[in-house]
Amino acid sequence: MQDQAGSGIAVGRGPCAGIPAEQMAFIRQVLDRVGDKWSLLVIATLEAGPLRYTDLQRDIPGISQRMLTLTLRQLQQDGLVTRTAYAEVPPRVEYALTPLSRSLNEIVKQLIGWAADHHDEIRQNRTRATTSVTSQH
Amino acid sequence: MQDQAGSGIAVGRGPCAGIPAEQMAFIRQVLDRVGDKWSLLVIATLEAGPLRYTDLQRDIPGISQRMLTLTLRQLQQDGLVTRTAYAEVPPRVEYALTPLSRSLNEIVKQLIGWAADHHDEIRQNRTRATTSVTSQH
DNA sequence: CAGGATCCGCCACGATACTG
DNA sequence: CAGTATCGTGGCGGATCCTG
Repeated sequence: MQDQAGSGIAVGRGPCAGIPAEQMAFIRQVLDRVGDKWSLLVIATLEAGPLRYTDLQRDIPGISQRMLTLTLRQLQQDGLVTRTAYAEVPPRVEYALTPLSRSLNEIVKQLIGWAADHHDEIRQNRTRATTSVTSQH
Repeated sequence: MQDQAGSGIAVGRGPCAGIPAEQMAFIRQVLDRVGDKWSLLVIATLEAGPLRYTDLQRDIPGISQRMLTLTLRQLQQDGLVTRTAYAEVPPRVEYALTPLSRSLNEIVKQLIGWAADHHDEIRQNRTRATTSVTSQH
């Protein structure tokens, strides 16, 4: 792995160097979940305990039925939430976290923490000039 | 804050309970950055050292000029990369990480690590039934 | 109560052509 | 070399109506 100083063409300097591009696709999927609008919010809402469909919709302001359903199915599919249906009238369905989603949530909370910590710093950066020019004549 | 047992309407159980919704918007921005297609990849690529525009385009397979430019401007705007232009012919511009982006990258690498760790687990979940039904008559 | 089905606007992203 | 400008597209997400 010591191709540092010009043995030839350093074909891939990037992080894609050793990654088999099969795993890359998976990384992307995870990142997409993290980036999408509701997944993390649903997980965070379920952190305190299991909830029913309607409760989730009430506790997550602004989510539509469509998005709640879609998000839950995704999470369920990945094993990030469990869906338990009770055969009653009226019907009752409860969603709950899994150990997997709890471990994910821990990481994400660090990310949230980072965001909170550097909130002001970033806002300041946005009002500042960011390009430095090295004049040379 | 002990509204647990029905003093009235538990207006917000969710994580949006105490968060002033101003900060919520900011959290979302950070999450969007993390979720978008190229930001993290650019940062990861710059981790080993400063790079020029063309180098980035070569080291990040599949990125278009448009997206590279846009991503760099976003990151630059937030203070996650620095842009240094050298007044030479031919022109030379170098992008580099900042302490801020390095700290972000540390968190993100944990996320990548999580993805790698639970890769198989999730793939298995996707082939399994996820809904449990509690029959009751 | 817990969703399914459908229509539609928006915007992230890609491809291409052009410029200082 | 390091971008900008413009056009076209897919799919994410919102709103609304309907069902078991």
